Amino acid sequence: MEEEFISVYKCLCDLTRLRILNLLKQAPLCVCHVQDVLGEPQPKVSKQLSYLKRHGMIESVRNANWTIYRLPNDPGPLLDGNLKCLQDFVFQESVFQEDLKRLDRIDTSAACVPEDA
Amino acid sequence: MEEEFISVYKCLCDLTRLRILNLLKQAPLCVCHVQDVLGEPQPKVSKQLSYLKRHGMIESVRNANWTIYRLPNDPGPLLDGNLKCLQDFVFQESVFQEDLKRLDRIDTSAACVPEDA
DNA sequence: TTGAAATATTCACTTGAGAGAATATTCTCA
DNA sequence: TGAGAATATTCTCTCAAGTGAATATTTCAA
Repeated sequence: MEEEFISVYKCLCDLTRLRILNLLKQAPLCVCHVQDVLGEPQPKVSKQLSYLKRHGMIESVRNANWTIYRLPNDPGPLLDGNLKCLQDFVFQESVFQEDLKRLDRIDTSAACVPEDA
Repeated sequence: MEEEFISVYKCLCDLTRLRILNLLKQAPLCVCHVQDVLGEPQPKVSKQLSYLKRHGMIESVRNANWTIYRLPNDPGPLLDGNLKCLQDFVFQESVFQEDLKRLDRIDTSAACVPEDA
């Protein structure tokens, strides 16, 4: 059981992963949108999404050609608590704010955007 | 600046370091007491204390033969927030509770215990 | 000044994981 | 079925960092 929170903190010590979590806190997203917002190469984004999923921080659903990633509907208290903590202290940083601005400009009518939140 | 919180999370993803922080949250401690409570080899404890210090998570003061480590008097909001988060979700785990019990049994009249908290 | 206690550092080894480039897989639709 | 889009994986390289064992350093006290 000790491994669980170690695992959570490992997920939080990479900037790319933090940026991803910041985005997914807003809405479920497909890989290409995450990629667009972050401006990072596709394999890099995909690998970090895999990493987060492998450690139980996010979930994924295949939607036709796209894979939609999202925060779990019921995140455990540890993940939930840490996300709130991030919200308060970390996600205020400009990197994350800039990401959110770019996220707003994304075409949400694109085919890959899931109907249900 | 992004490096700062990455650094904090890196400090939190090792069990030994978490155990140390849990102890230092109670009181400043010398290396030998930390070592006694954790039951880990001295070089391992010393190295993780160095790691935490190097990353600004803790401070140290030399007191005669001993080095006293403690949380900073004024931890930044990030560290402070995370310590509270740890308190709520992580430090409840039995590993940490057992550590606290062992800490209580430590001879606080030993020479290495600093006068001022 | 020499020994012993407390702490710190070094060494050799191993592993996890990040990066970029290339390639593989999956899925849809013409 | 075959092309193309979206995503995933593999490969190679590099580096941070964990471990145990050994050793060095610092400090006090006799």
